Amino acid sequence: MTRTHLPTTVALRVVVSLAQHGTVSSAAQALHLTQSAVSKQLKSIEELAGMCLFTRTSRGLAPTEAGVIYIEQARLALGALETAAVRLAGLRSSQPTIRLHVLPILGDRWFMPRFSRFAELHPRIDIQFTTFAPSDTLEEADAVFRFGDGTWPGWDANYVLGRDVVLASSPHLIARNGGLNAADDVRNFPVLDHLQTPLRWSDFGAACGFSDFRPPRVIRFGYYALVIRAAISGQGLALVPRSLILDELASGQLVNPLGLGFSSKNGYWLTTPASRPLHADLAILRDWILSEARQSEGRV
Amino acid sequence: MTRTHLPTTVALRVVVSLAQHGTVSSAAQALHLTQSAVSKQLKSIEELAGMCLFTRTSRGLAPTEAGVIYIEQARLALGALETAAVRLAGLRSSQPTIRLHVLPILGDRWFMPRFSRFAELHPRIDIQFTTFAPSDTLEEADAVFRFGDGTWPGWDANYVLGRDVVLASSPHLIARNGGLNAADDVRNFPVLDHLQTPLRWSDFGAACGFSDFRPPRVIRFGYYALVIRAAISGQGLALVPRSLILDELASGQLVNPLGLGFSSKNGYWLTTPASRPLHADLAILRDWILSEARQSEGRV
DNA sequence: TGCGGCTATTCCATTTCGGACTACCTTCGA
DNA sequence: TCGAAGGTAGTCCGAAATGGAATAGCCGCA
Repeated sequence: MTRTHLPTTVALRVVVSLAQHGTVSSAAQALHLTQSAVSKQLKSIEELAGMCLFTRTSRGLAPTEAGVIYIEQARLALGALETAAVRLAGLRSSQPTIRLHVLPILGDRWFMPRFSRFAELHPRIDIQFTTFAPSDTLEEADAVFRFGDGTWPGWDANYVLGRDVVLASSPHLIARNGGLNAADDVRNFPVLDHLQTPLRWSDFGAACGFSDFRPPRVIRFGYYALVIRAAISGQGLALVPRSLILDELASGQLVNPLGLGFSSKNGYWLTTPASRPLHADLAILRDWILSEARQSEGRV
Repeated sequence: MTRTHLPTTVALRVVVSLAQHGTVSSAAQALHLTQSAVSKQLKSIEELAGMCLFTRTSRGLAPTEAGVIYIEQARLALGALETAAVRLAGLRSSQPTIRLHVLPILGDRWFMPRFSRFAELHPRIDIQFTTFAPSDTLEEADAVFRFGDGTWPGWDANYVLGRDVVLASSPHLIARNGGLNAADDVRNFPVLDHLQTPLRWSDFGAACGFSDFRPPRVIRFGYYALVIRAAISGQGLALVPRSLILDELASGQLVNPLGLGFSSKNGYWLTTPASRPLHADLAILRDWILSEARQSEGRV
């Protein structure tokens, strides 16, 4: 008889974060835990599941068939919990809470690190975050980060950042591959692609005037964090919104020697339901976000 | 800024169990916890939610508006975790696991208490239970308990128990209400009804030959466990499958002085997908369940 | 008014959990 | 070929959470 032991909620977050980040260490960082803690959580949930959820590769972890199933359900479970929290926040009429839906990569790499400053500036404003909430509950949110070209019927959209897409590579990869001295050299490099935003490389090729751009190898990933990680470890060239890799560019982990890149039609936007009037606190938050974004992208 | 603290999974089970059972004590019993533990879990999750999820009445707990929302999402979350477990069990081809979906009231009051005996008899047979799994995943189960008349297209159904429906009352209620000396006296009592099986009382009226049966008061509940609990506390007469209240009838907490009742069209069935051949272990389980059920209903 | 049934709280033993540290493996470049 | 880098797993330990027993207290009711 199977003991009806349930996983912990942090184990669920661990599993999801592992899938997104591909290594125990970076998942841990995203969760504000140590590598040790995450490793143990992973072990315990795999024991509970009775099978491996991730295969250990030399570069990190990749979900197994079972892992894919588990991750999917873990997201659903976390989404339900977020939905509950959001709806309760909606009931609390006395102290209005801003319900903000964030996207994984944008939240991890740009928004959350900066948000603590906002929280200090405006300790009175209460914000409820969601990231796993199912898409049919998004209209309950007061503001939603989205990726696209800015047209979402029924929503007012403010451009945040992300249209400034740059080529990024590990310096070692460039050295190993005979250098990157002209745009045309890009053709000799393997490239990293993101399954959900697949047009990046053809857009880039067009911007560079390549008539026919066929990289020697394309490696695809399901999460942008994996693309960035793979770029850092020298697996190929990546195209990434500059604002998401400011730290890596500054530290030299990633470089863009020729300053290649292009201006994308798509970027990250902050959207608010057009039907609802904008609450004063929400306007403050929005303006702060837009101002931070201008700073990150160097638009004065 | 709202701390993104997630509730524990046991807190989720507590909330759901509280809704089903209506008191901390009986929820605790169903969860194999103490009243103290459940009370504390409730407190902690209410603090996390920032509002009361249950109103404390003199007889127990009733969900608030916020509670209803939370309970719904908690079920979804638990359902997702069950789905994950079930699907993983399906992958483990080496050691086949029987995936069995149980109904709350039947599981709590009849199946689970007896199941430990089966587990002793057949320690080799591994069973994975689900109770919250969403209905569109039921076809993944190997066997599903259902309530109805035995016709489910695509499923083979074996009658288990529950068609023997009896009148049940607290002895105090009968004493307080001038006795129950003839079937017709039933008309003087308030009755307890179950929202999901609403025809019980009209069926009963018909079986007793009442031309027009209008109880002075009808109290409705969303869970059968609440009906039984209300009956025990003397809030009204209940119609309950006899096998679900064997203990209470034996102890005198519930009585049926005139032996009233009727044979219902609907009962609990064990169903198996008609498309899949019956695994040997599953046949063992089914036969054991049917034999236990015959014993409970006194059908030799 | 006292009893039964219920919840909340306190105290305490136990367990769990997370962080620091260590061990160890693999890849990669000089 | 070796050392550095980056990764995971395991051990040890202090802190925190948790659950059970016992207790206090509340409410409805005979």
